Amino acid sequence: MSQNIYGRPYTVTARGPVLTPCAPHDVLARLGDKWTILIVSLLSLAPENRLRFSEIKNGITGISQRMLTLTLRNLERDGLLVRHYFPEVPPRVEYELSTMGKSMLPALEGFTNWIRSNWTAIEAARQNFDSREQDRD
Amino acid sequence: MSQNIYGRPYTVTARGPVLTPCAPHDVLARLGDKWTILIVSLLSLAPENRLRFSEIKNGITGISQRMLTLTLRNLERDGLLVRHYFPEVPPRVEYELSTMGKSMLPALEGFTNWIRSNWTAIEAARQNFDSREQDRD
DNA sequence: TGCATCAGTTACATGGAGATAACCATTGTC
DNA sequence: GACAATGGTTATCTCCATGTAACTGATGCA
Repeated sequence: MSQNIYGRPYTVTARGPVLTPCAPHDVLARLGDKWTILIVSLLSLAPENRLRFSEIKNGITGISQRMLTLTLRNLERDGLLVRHYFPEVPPRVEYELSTMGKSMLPALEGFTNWIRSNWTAIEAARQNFDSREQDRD
Repeated sequence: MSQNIYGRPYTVTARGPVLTPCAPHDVLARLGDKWTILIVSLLSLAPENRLRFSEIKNGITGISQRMLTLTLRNLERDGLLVRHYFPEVPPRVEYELSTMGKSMLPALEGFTNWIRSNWTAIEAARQNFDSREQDRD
C-alpha cells in the first residue's frame, strides 16, 4: 500500500494520500539557499567544470569570502564537487563538479527551463495578488 | 556577448563567466522551504489536483495550521495554485493546482527523479566527509 | 620595512523562517 | 450550556542563514 512520489513515501487512506517527509527536501533546500545554484551554474559554464576559489568569487556578484567558503564546503560534503588543493605559495585551490554533480545538470536544467519559461507569469501573479490584497480595508 | 544559463544572464570575460543574480533562485527558494514541495506533491496525487485545507493538513505530518496557511498563501501568490472559497457554515476551502502549477510537475519530477537516484550517494558522501573532518586534531 | 596575494578563519550582529499556543465566528449537536 | 468542526489570525519565542569586518601565514616585490 506504500507508494512513492517525488522521492517521498506515501500511503493512500480513506481521507486521501498521506505523505511522510523524506529526502528531496534536503537537496532542494541546499539548491534553494542564496548561493549554491549560482556556484553550480558557474561551474557548469567553466572549462572542465573547474574553477579557482578567486574565479568563483569574481564570477558571482556580491558573495562574501565567508559565504563562498561555507557554500563550497556544503557542496563538497554532499559529494557534488571536488576540492583540489595545491600547497603552493600563495596557495591555489580549484573546485570541480564531481561525476555526480555533472550528472545532476541535465535534470536541473530541465527544471530551470520551466522556471525561465514561466518566470514572467509568476511575477505577474505576484503583482496581481499584492494589488488585490491592498484593497481589503 | 550576454548569454543565458539556468535562467541567469551571464557574460564571458577574460577571467571566465560572470553571473548576475536572477529569477530561478526565487522559485528554488520557494520549493526549498520546509513545506512547499510536500504540499505540491500531495496535490499532484489528489483527484483533480484538488484538496480541502483539512485534507492537506491531515496529509502532511507535523505541519501546523499557521505554516500551512502561510505556505498556501505563497503558492497562491505565485499563481501556482487556486483557492476556492465556499461561504458555508462551517466554511469550506479547496486548493487546486493551477494550470501553471500542473505544467510544472513533469519538469519537477524529472529533477526529483535524479534526487531519488542519487540520494543514498549523497548521504554516503556526507558521512564520509563528516568522519574525515573528525580526525583533524 | 611595508604592502599585496590567496584562501581561508573567527567574532559578532541581524533578519527572517519556523514552532507553539491562544484566540476568533458561526453553526450544529449533546 | 458546553463542546466540536472549519479555516483561519495573532502574539511571542527561538534558532539559523546570512552579512560585515578583522585577522591569519608564507612568500614576492618595491
